[in-house]
Amino acid sequence: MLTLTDIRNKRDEIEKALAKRNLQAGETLDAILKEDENRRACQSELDAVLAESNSISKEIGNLFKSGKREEAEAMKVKTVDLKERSHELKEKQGQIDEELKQLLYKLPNVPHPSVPLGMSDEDNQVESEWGTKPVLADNAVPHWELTERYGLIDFELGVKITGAGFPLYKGKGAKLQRALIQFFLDNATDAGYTEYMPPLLVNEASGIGTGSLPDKEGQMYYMPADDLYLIPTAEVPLTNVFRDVILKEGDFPIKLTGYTPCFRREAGSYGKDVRGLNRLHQFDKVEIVAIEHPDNSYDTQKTMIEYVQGLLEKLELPYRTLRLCGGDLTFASALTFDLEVWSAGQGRWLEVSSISNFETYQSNRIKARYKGEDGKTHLVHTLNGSALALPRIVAALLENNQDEKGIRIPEALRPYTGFDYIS
RNA sequence: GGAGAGCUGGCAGAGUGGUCGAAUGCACCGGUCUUGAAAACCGGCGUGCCGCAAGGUACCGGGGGUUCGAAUCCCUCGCUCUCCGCCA
Repeated sequence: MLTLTDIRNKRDEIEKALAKRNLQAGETLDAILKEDENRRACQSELDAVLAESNSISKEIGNLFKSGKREEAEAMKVKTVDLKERSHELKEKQGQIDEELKQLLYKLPNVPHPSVPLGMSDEDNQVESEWGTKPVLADNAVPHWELTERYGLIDFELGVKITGAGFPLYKGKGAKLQRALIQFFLDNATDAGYTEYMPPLLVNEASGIGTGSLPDKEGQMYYMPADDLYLIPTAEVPLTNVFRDVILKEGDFPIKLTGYTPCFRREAGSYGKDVRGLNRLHQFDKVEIVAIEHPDNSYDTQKTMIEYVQGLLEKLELPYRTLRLCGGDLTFASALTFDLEVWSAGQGRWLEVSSISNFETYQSNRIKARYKGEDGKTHLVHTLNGSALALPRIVAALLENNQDEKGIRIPEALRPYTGFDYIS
């Protein structure tokens, strides 16, 4: 969430920047400022009341000690009103804090100045394109036919065991998953990311920390018996490592990676895009996360993008890099780049990675800070990106590399798969 | 799952109703001394909020209660440890 200090100091700037998201935030901002004023007034009064009552209590103690019992008893009366008033004020302050929090939760992050104007994904800016789209034979097919033809994935069995969106990988299909995970993790650790293997279920505090909760869209699987949530991405446990942590200036950059399955209910997303591997309830992903000093976070984002681009190049997948426009930017992000691979069998681009700088939006929620050279604490910047999500990579790999003999495995992956063709 | 013990500042650990935001030790930072370092000595050393500041206020696992006053007593939730049970 945005910091109160920023809203206080840069209200108009923020309103203007949020307009890029096609959001009229003026009313909310004013409500926040007003509520903030109430909060401070309330706090000042409460502090004064408590100060008086504390000093009376101290006096009573002294009187008792020096044996002046009656005087002490008489003094107790004076605290009655103060006590009542302090209870009132505490309750009022609790309400104000809650309302303030709700208002702050409503506001998305302020877009970076470089974010282009736009309403939807159609307005995203293509930054660069790499590779050549393969020219496939006339009888080329989309991946869902290939996975069936070569016995790689059984969607029907997944339905039988669990339900739609839970594919069952078999044989070389399963091995390919394992190979990709290993390939991504090895590359990430070589690039200086420390591997973490986090829990797949998280508590409420972690969900709130990354903004996954409150889950307005009902995207997370919830286990009521234990009050836990299945993670929608490794970002949730990995970022929460730094919840309520105060780092030192010299700790940066902190770079983590982790493989996890990801669970998403995808409530409300039905239609043509859900075919095959395009959208699943459970999928595998290797995530990279960076915790950075505010001065360096945009440089770090750049290196993260280049890193993921390198992965796609090793996999010989044609891709393009998009700078997301204001209308397509996710709630918590200040600047996001999407990487899309060309899916030759479907004849369209598939989003495989989203690399975002959240600046202090997440760290303000999780209270991830560092002690600066000025001796004060400041919020860190958090970043993350997929590196990479498997299903669409698999879709493109299968489709783009199909020929009359079967499916060719890219060079870089062969040490991991142990086979160079699927036939 | 059952029984017991516990949860205090970066760590260790004292504190069982007032003078406690909290002793002491270690770690850390600054200084004196030294050619340099170590040792020794001196000083500093949690976080949030309000305030221009002085200062005030809150926090001893979370929440609630008793009391003029709670780290300390009570309730509740969470977690950790030990023993037992079950188990990959």
